[in-house]
Amino acid sequence: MESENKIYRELKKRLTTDTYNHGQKLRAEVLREEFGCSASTVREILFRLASDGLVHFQDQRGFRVPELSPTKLIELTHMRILLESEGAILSIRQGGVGWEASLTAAHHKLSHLEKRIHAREDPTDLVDLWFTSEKEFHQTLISACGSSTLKHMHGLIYAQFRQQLMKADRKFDFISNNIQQHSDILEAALAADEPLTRKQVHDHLARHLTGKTATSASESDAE
Amino acid sequence: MESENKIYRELKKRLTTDTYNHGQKLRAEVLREEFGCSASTVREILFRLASDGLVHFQDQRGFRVPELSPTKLIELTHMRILLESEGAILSIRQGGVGWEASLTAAHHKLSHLEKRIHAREDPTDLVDLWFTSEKEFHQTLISACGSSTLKHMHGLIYAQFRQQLMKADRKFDFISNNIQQHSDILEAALAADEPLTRKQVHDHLARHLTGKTATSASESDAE
DNA sequence: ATTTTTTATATTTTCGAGATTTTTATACAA
DNA sequence: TTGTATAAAAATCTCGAAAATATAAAAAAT
Repeated sequence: MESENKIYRELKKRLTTDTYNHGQKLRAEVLREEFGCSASTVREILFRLASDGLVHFQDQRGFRVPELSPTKLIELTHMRILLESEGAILSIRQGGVGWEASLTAAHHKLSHLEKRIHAREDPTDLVDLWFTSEKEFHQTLISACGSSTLKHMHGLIYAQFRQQLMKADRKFDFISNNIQQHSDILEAALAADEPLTRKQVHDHLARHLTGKTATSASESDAE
Repeated sequence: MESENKIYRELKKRLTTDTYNHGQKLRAEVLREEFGCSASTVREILFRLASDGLVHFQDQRGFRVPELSPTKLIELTHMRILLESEGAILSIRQGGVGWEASLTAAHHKLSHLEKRIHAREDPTDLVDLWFTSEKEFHQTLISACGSSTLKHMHGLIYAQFRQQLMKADRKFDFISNNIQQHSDILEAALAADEPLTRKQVHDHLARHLTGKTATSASESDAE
């Protein structure tokens, strides 16, 4: 079971970065071989990921990576705005200095990285690191909200959001705005300005509410 | 697999009504026998329910009904307020007459039932029906929000909320307030008064935010 | 040439048994 | 009595193979 958790995490990572393609089939037999375990074990893990919304399951037809869906992305963005606003505001009220410090730290790391990426010609090798840092910043933002339920829900939504963007977001043509927006969120949060924090979180995510996100044409359809 | 879904739904129903006790062990062997399938099949289903938050899983120690937790109930209530307020407001904006009609209908059913229960000495045989109607009313409230993601999240939260209250809420000493509160929600929603709807949803659920809910002393601990 | 039926192949689903781990019971020592 | 060590019992976990179902390919019919 310890190994089962390892496989779960590895698969989750793959499903939220660009290892697989949207709509790609996930054959138990292939994964079984790759991870060196039985098909039933893989099946168990895939069911768990299906409940997380990261895998699509269909009766007698196995498991697939969910299709790219502009509608779904909008819904997920909406949920992120709702949950992160609420979580941030609760954190402002209850977080204290410790929270402010960790948020500042998370922002510093992210900001530093974003500047490095911005300066580069080809930022490919920094992209994975950026995904980690960006996730950490947003998690820290709501970390002091006092509700593990809210944090768990946000974790589910965030992972699905990332999955939708796993191909598109690797272009980084949006990065200049992002640097400013992350700063704006930090500033509003440290100032304990609740309405402004809400607004900055919204504005940061707003570009995903239009349905016009670059979709990076899905090459291979099936398999 | 059709049968697997049947078992899943049956177990979910049991876990959100008072069939089992909080903290009770769910032995695969027992359920296997009862449902006439293999232990692995039961295991799969229990994992799914664990992802839904309705079953607690621990490595090498099997599955249990989650413990009664006042903290958890408060967090779930908080999430319900957040999601139902948002869902109701979006439904007000986008629902139209069709939604208003179905909400009125759902309320009528619920209201009728609540009055019957209120008039009775022993409402035991109406309790399950009440749970169904109450759930339907709250689902209808957010049904026109336009986001299946929000509705799905609400479904997860609502089920866990019910599970926490599955023993306590069968007493029905709260019913008089409930009748009025459901009416208040309906009225605010039909008037398209967004801030008032938010308030009425909050007030309806507020009694679960105190941590003082009657817990109906857990009789048998282990099993 | 297109559709339908049949056949063959590949994938998914279920199952029960053996290996591993936890839990319970018993014996012994402090 | 309390605590630790050992042994027996019960439960969980993993696995590979058989059964059920879907998909693909080939043959027959329209």
